[in-house]
Amino acid sequence: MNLISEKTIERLILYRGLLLQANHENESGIYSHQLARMAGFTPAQVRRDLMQVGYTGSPARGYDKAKLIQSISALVDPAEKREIALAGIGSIGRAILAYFHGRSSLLEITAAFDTDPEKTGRVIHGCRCHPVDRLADIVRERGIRTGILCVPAGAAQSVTDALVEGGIRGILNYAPTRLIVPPDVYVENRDMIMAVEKVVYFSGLKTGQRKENG
Amino acid sequence: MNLISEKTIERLILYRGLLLQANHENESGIYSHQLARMAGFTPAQVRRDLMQVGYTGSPARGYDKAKLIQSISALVDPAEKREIALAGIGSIGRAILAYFHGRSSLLEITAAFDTDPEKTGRVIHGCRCHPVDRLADIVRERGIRTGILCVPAGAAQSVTDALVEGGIRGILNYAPTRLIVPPDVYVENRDMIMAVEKVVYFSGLKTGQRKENG
DNA sequence: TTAACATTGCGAAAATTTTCACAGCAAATA
DNA sequence: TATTTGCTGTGAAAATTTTCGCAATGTTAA
Ligand SMILES: NC(=O)c1ccc[n+]([C@@H]2O[C@H](COP(=O)([O-])OP(=O)(O)OC[C@H]3O[C@@H](n4cnc5c(N)ncnc54)[C@H](O)[C@@H]3O)[C@@H](O)[C@H]2O)c1
Ligand SMILES: NC(=O)c1ccc[n+]([C@@H]2O[C@H](COP(=O)([O-])OP(=O)(O)OC[C@H]3O[C@@H](n4cnc5c(N)ncnc54)[C@H](O)[C@@H]3O)[C@@H](O)[C@H]2O)c1
Repeated sequence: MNLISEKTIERLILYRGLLLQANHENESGIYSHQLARMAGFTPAQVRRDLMQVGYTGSPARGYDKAKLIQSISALVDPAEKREIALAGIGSIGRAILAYFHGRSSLLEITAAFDTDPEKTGRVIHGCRCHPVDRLADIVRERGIRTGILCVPAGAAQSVTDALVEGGIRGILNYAPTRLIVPPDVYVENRDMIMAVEKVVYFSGLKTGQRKENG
Repeated sequence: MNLISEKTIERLILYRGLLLQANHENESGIYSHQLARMAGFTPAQVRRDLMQVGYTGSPARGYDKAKLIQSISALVDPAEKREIALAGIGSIGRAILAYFHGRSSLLEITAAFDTDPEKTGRVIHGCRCHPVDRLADIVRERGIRTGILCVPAGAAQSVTDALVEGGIRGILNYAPTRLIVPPDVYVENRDMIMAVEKVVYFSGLKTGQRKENG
C-alpha cells in the first residue's frame, strides 16, 4: 500500500465526520454525489478518495454509511486508545480542555503542563496538570505520541524541545511560531492571526473563491 | 494580473510573519534560501511565490526585508481598517477576543454577538457585545465583511445565515459544521477535532511526513 | 581589470492532484 | 426476459503546483 496524501487523509476525516452527523437519517446508504455535496467537493474526488480506504460501494446502493465510517476509522484511527499531552493552560489551552473533555474515548488529553504553580497540581476539565519541567519524563513514561501546544510564542520552541525529548511524534501548534523539530516529527500549525488575515484577504475579492477544509 | 492561488496567499502571509519576527536582526536583506529554511519550503518555492507580489530582489543582496514586508502587505492587506464580527462569546470566542485585542490596528474585532443576556450589553476585552438578533443589521450598517464563528454546532448555520444576510464576505469557522453559503462567500474551516485526528494519524506513521502551514 | 561566485527571475520539466469519461453492474421497469 | 437507469471504480487526460536548470547580474577578490 503506497502512502496516502495529507490532503486525502484530511478529506477522509471530514467524510467520516459528515457521515457521523448524517447517520440519523433513515437511509443506510449514501452516494458519492451526496457526500460530495455535503463536503463541497466533486463526486469524482470523493470516489477517488474512497478508493484509498479499500472499502468498495455498490453501484445500486452507493456506500453503506456504517461500513464506510468503520473503514475510514480503521485507516485513520490508532489501534488503541491514545493519550494526548497539552502544554500551556491559558485561555485557549483551557478552552481546548473543556471542548475535548469526554468527547472521544479513543483520544483523550490526559496530561496538561504549565509553568504557573496556580495551575499545576490541579485537575482542570478532567485533566491532571503538571509543572512543565516534568513534561519530557511524563510524555516518555506514558508513551504519549501527540501534543497540543498552547504556550506563548516565546516559550514555544523550548516546550517543543521537551516534547521531542519525551518522544513525541506529532504536534498541533497554536502558537504563532515555526517550530524546529526532527524530520520525523509531524507539525500542524494553526496560527489564528494568519487564518484571519487569509479570510480577510478573500473577503476583499470580487470573485468568489472555493471553500476549503481545515 | 491573474489570480493568486490560495496556497500562495497562505505562504505569503507566512513569509510576512516570519519577516516581522526576524526584523530585529542586523541584516537588512534576506535570501530565498534563508526564508525557505524558516518557512520549511524550498528556495525555488519562495522565489516563485515572491514573483507574484511584484517586488523584485537583487542577486547580490537578496530581498530587502522592510520592502518585502511592505510589498506583501500591499497585496494581502485591505486598503483601510477592517472591522471583524465575532459570534459566540463562549470559551474560544473569549480566548480569541483576548488574543486579538490590541494586536493589530488594521484588523479589529469590533462587534461580538451572543444569545446569552449575561454576555450581551457588556464590553469584553475591548469589544462591545450585542444580542445575536441584531447581528445582520449591525454587520450591514458597519459594512463588516469578515466574521469569526464560535457558536455551538447546532447554531452555526442559523448564525451564518444572519452573517450572510448582513452582507458578510468571509467566515472563519471554528464550529464543526460545514456551512452552506452563497458561492461568493469564502469560508475557512478550523475544526479542532479534525485537526487533532489528523495529527494523531501522522503521529502513528513510521515514515515522517512533511510539516505544513496553517 | 578580470575572474570567480552566489543569487535572482523565470521558462520548462516534473510531480502531484483533480477531473473526465466510460465499462461494468445491480436494480427497476417494461 | 429484455431494456433502461444511474451508480461505482478506475485508466487516462487535464489542471495545478512544485522543482529544476540556467542565463543574467551585482559583488568580491585577485
Ligand atoms: N487565545 C487565542 O485565541 C489564541 C488563538 C490562537 C493562538 N493562540 C496562541 O496560543 C498561545 C497561548 O495563548 P493564550 O491566549 O492561551 O495565552 P495565555 O497567556 O492565556 O496562556 C498561556 C499559558 O501558557 C503558560 N506558559 C507560559 N510559559 C510556559 C512554559 N514555558 N511552559 C508551559 N506553559 C507556559 C502560561 O502560564 C499560561 O497559562 C499563544 O502562543 C497564542 O499566540 C491563542
Ligand atoms: N473550545 C474549543 O477549544 C473549541 C475548539 C474548536 C472549536 N470549537 C467550537 O466552537 C464552538 C464554541 O465552542 P466553545 O467551547 O466556546 O463553547 P461554549 O459553550 O463555551 O460557547 C458557545 C457560546 O455560543 C453562544 N451561543 C449559543 N447559541 C448562539 C446563537 N444562536 N447565537 C450566538 N451565540 C450563541 C453561547 O451563549 C455561548 O456563549 C463550538 O461549535 C465548538 O465546537 C471549540
